[in-house]
Amino acid sequence: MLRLTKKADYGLMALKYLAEQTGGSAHSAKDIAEAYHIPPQLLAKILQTLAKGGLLVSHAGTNGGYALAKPANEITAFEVIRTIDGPLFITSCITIHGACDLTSTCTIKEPLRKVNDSIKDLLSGIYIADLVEPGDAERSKHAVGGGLVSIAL
Amino acid sequence: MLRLTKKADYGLMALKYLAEQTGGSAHSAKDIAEAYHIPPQLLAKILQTLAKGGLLVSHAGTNGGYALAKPANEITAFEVIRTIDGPLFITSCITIHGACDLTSTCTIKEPLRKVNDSIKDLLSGIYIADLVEPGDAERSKHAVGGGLVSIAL
DNA sequence: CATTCTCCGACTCATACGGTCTTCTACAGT
DNA sequence: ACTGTAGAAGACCGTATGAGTCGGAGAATG
Ligand code: SF4
Ligand code: SF4
Repeated sequence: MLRLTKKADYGLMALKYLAEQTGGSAHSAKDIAEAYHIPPQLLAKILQTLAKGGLLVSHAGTNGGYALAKPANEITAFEVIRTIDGPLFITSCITIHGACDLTSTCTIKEPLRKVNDSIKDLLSGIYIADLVEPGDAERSKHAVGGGLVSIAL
Repeated sequence: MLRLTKKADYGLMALKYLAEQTGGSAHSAKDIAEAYHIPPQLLAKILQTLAKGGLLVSHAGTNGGYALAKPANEITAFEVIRTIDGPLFITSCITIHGACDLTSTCTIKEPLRKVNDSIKDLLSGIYIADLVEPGDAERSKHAVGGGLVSIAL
């Protein structure tokens, strides 16, 4: 349940890698793939998707590669996941309204929507910058509601 | 992303239905299926799983059916989902340690585990009883941390 | 005892994720 | 301008697993 795809997983790793390399210059997909031992071609595809989504900037040719399009502390995990896996959410009815033919009779639609929003807020409070340093507090100032996500049905 | 299976979805609906019927007597899978227009056989299977997981008690034979094994305010959404969809979580590495062969090189494992726990706590704070009445506060006393889930990497 | 009702486990089908391959385009340095 | 490198883009396949279906076992009633 609630499994997030491996593509998104790899995507986050790549983002983190790029965030660590403050050198500024671009890093090739191959480099990142080798650093973490993930299938190079697959990661290339993921990076393409991220570039198309505006989270990365690509630079072709010799010494080319990818670089972050925005500072690491302005990219949320939610953006990354949504860009890679698409905007689909925990229930079929939330994004595509006609997906579930029970929308009329269903009674748990609204509560689940709340849960959905809570998770979304949770992910939106996590930034790439939070991943690079395993340090604790301080950065959480970004987090929604001061790092607390309320769940009230 | 983060899609929760339709089975779990249906399962929650069925649980809610049973919670509403305070009559105490058992209700057949067919009845519930007809009430919500979901495939009867599929729902039967879901209820079987829930019964096996100890959330429901089944009663075969004429006038048989299913009933809640515990009071509605003691069954969490998390239990339901875990029972139906299995204990799998957002990343492959959390439950089955050998699932991802990058566990050694992966650097985002720990942060994601935190996220995972947060979602788990979030779901654990939701009870079946919370679904039947669309009312607001008061029941949230059950919720973990007073309805607030903290996310701190 | 027989019939009817319901649960139960095993089974099939479809989707889509994970991963790979091939081709084309763009840039850097010579 | 030429060449080698690296990215972009699309098609392609195998498999995992989700969604849905089927026939049989078992229990209660009469
Ligand atoms: S059953 Fe209800 S909550 Fe689930 S997808 Fe359909 S309308 Fe949404
Ligand atoms: S080890 Fe890292 S890459 Fe592998 S499943 Fe866990 S978080 Fe994802």
